[in-house]
Amino acid sequence: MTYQSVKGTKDILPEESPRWQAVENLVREVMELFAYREIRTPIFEETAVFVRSIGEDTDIVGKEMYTFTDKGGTSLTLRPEMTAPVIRAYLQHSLGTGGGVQKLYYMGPMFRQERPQAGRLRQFHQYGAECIGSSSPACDAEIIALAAHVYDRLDIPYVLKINSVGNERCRPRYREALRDFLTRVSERLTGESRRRMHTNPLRVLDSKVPEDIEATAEAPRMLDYLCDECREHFEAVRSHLENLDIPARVEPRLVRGLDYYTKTAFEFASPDLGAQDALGGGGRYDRLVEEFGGDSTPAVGFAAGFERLFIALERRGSRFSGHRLSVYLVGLDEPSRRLCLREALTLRRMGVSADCDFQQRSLKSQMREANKRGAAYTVIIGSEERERGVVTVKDMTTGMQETMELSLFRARFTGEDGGAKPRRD
RNA sequence: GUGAGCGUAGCUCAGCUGGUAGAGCAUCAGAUUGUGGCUCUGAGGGUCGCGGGUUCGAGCCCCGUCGCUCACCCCA
Repeated sequence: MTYQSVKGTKDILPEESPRWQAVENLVREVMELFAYREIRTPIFEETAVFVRSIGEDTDIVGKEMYTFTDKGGTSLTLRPEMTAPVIRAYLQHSLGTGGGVQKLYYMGPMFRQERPQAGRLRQFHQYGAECIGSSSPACDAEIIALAAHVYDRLDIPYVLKINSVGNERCRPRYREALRDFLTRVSERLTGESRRRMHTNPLRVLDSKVPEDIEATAEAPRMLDYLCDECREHFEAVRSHLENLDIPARVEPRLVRGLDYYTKTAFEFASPDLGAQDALGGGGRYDRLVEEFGGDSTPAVGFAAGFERLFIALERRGSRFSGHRLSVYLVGLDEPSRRLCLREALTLRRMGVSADCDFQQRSLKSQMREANKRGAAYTVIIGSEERERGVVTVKDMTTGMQETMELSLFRARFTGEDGGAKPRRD
C-alpha cells in the first residue's frame, strides 16, 4: 500500500454512503420541521475566532486544534466546532437586525487532533443548531426537543442529562466555594485535577478517575448556588421539558467542555456506546455574541456527532440500502453496445436509472452483473433484436422475458413522477 | 500526550515447539450453441505493515518505526 488516509481520518465508501445520506436527509427534514435554516460556513477560520470563544484553558484550544499559518502569515484553524463560526457569520452579516430570533442549523466535518478512539476521529462530522436572539427557557427546551427528535426518529435510545452552570453573577460565587472545597481535599485529587482546580475548577467535577470522583463526592453543587434568575430559568426549562414529554435527568456534575456556556447545559448519552458515550450536547451561551463584539444577545445551541450516531445505530441493527438500478442494458456485439449506451442515456433523461457494460463481457457475465446490481429489468440487445427492431426485456424478479419495441419498453416508465422506479403489475 | 492489544490475499481469519504461506467469503471463468440468482468445477490474487537484529533458516523470537483498535485524558 503506497498511501493511506491520514491518521484519524476515514474514507466514506460507496457501501456506507447510503446510511450517511439517510441520516443527513433525516437531520435536514427534522431541522426544517423545527423551522431551522441551514448555514454553511468555511471549514477554517482565523484562529482567534476559536480561541476567543471556546476558551484558552480548554483542551480543544490548548492542544487539539489544527492550526497553521498561511502564506500571508495569518494564523488559521480548521474548525473544531461550529458555534463560533456561526456566531462570527451572524455578526458579520448582521443577521440579528430586526431583532428577530435566528434559528440556524448546520452539518459538516470538524477537526480535532486527538488520539483516535471508538467514536472519536480527527476529522469527524457533526450536525447541530443554534437559536440566537432569545433568552426564553422555551428555546432551551425546543433545542433539546429538536436534538431528541432525531434520535427518536432513528429509534436510538438515549439518556438526557441536564444541569445549569449559572451565569456571570452566580458562577463566580460557586467557583469560589468549589475551589475552597477542592483545596481542602486536594491531596486526594489526581495531578491533572489539582492543576485544573486553579485554572478551571468546574472541570474537575467531570473527571472520570475514581479517586477524583470519590474525593469530590461531597463537593458543593452549582444548583445550590444559582442566583434567582438562573434558578428560575432552570426550573422553567425543566417544566417545559416535562410539558413536551421529554424525560430529563438532573445531573449536578454535568459540565460542558467549552467555556462559553451559561445557565443550561445538557448532554445526550447512549447506553450503547461505551467510553465515548456522548451522542451530543449543548447549552445556553448568553455572553458569546457580546464576547465577539456584538450587542448582548442570548443564544442556545447543540451539536451531535454523526459517527457516534452510526455506532448506536449499528448496535440497534439498523440497515440502510442504496438505490437500486432500474435497468441494465446488455449488448452482445459492438453495434448493440452502441445502442445500449444510447438507450441508457435516453432512459436516464427520463429519470430512470440505467447502466450498461463497458468491458465487452459475455452475455452471461453481463446478466450476472445485472443481477448483482439489483436491476429490476435487463434489456438484451443482439443482432437478432437489431434486425427485427426490438429488444428482449427480462423482468429480473419474475424471470419472465418478452420482446418488444424500445418505445414500448420506455412507456413502462412514463407517467411516473421522476420515473425512478419501474412500474409493477 | 499515557497505557494495553493487534497488524498474514479485496474482506473475515487460520498458520502447531522458528524450516521460504492456507481456508471461507468476494472476484473472474467454465458446467454444449445468446441469459442472472441455487449448485458444482477451476483460476487469479500475498514484498506475511515497514526497517533492522538473532539464526543455517523467521509470518512465527528481539528492537525500532508506522498504522489500527480499545482505554485514560477530553469530547461529538
